[in-house]
Amino acid sequence: MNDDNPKPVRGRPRTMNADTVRDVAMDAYWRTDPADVSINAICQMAGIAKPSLYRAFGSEDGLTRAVLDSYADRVLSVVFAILQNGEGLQDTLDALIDFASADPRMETGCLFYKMRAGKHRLGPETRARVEEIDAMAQAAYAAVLQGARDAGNWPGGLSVEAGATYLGEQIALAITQRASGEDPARIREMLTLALSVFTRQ
Amino acid sequence: MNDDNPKPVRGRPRTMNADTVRDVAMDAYWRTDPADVSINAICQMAGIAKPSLYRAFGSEDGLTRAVLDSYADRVLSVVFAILQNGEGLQDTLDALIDFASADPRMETGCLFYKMRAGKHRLGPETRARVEEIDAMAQAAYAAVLQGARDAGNWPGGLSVEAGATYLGEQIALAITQRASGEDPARIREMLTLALSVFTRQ
DNA sequence: TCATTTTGTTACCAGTCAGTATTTTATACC
DNA sequence: GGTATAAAATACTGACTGGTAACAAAATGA
Repeated sequence: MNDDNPKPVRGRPRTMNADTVRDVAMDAYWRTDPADVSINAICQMAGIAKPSLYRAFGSEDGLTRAVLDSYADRVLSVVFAILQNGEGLQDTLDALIDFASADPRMETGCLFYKMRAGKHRLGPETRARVEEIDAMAQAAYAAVLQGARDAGNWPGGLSVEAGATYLGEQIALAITQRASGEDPARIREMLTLALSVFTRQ
Repeated sequence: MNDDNPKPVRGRPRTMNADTVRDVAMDAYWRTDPADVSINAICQMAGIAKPSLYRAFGSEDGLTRAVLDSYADRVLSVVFAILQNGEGLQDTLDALIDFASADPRMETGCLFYKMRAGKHRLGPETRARVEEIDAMAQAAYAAVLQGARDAGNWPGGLSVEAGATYLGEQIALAITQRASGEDPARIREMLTLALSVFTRQ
């Protein structure tokens, strides 16, 4: 993705690494909340001047959008992999429970859910990307549940779509509770309870 | 609570009604989000000058605290009444489901949950009150579940405390979804599903 | 009439925000 | 050397934030 074989061009050589700045921003957004981290603070943390950031990302929306793209590549892909590679419903749900309630990456919550919760504060590009990812996740959850339904184990009177929304929101709730410092063991207990509705005999 | 028999005192008579200003602020906070409503905007909406507001409430923290107190009196009391007056577990859960998924007062969400979600942005007084109310709610939920447990219908292997947290968070999730424009019928479906774990035979 | 008290009004404070114009610096090309 | 080019650094803009000082207005009490 990055040209790390920089054939020399005219002009002052660049000292700022956009990927590094993006990662600094992601870390700050992720640890606290995107709404609580200013461009000024990111520049200070990254040791760069503001115009350099604006040259690389164009606007705050451009930065948050780049951060979200990278976050999707590096973190959300794990969830999509679980959904696509799980062996059966119970196995998939167990993997999701493990990830949400125990994975150290979710210790300070999920940056995507934080962005989604404050969606109205985001710029248009980032907001559109949030909605796109949300739709992808809903589809992935629905695919898993449709598979279970086809296999014959499905609670009566529940639509796959509603089940997918329910599943996604329960995961979001569990991870958001991680961010607020709730005891992981209790989070696991509650998430297991919430998802038991899919597998009661 | 208010002295509406104002025996004349010295000084210029007051034209500002603090209760009205508080209600204007509550409405604005409730419709959108406390973090998105500035003191300046409230003054403009209420048609008063900033020093008048500060004379009445002392600080932004004082105002949000007064708003939360009033909200607890006028709205949260409904939930506590449901919890205290419900006839049996299923009846109580049904009433909670009705309130969360259909009551028009929750159409733009719950101000308390909005404050709790942005707790770190609140002043110390308001934050303390949020935590106090949260503890009261947890206790009220636990009392209902303890009653059901004493009556003999209780799912195996679940502590009352964890059940109470689960119940509270499911209500919060449902109401937060109301604020984000989710279809009330689907919210009801999902909340019913989530709370069915308490009453499966 | 005149001082006292309490309110409302105006204009301001310092700080922060996202974003940018301007200048300085470091390189490549000739 | 000199020139073109692109990046970095500094300093700024205008808007907004919570909060307040200074003053004007409206009442009471003497």
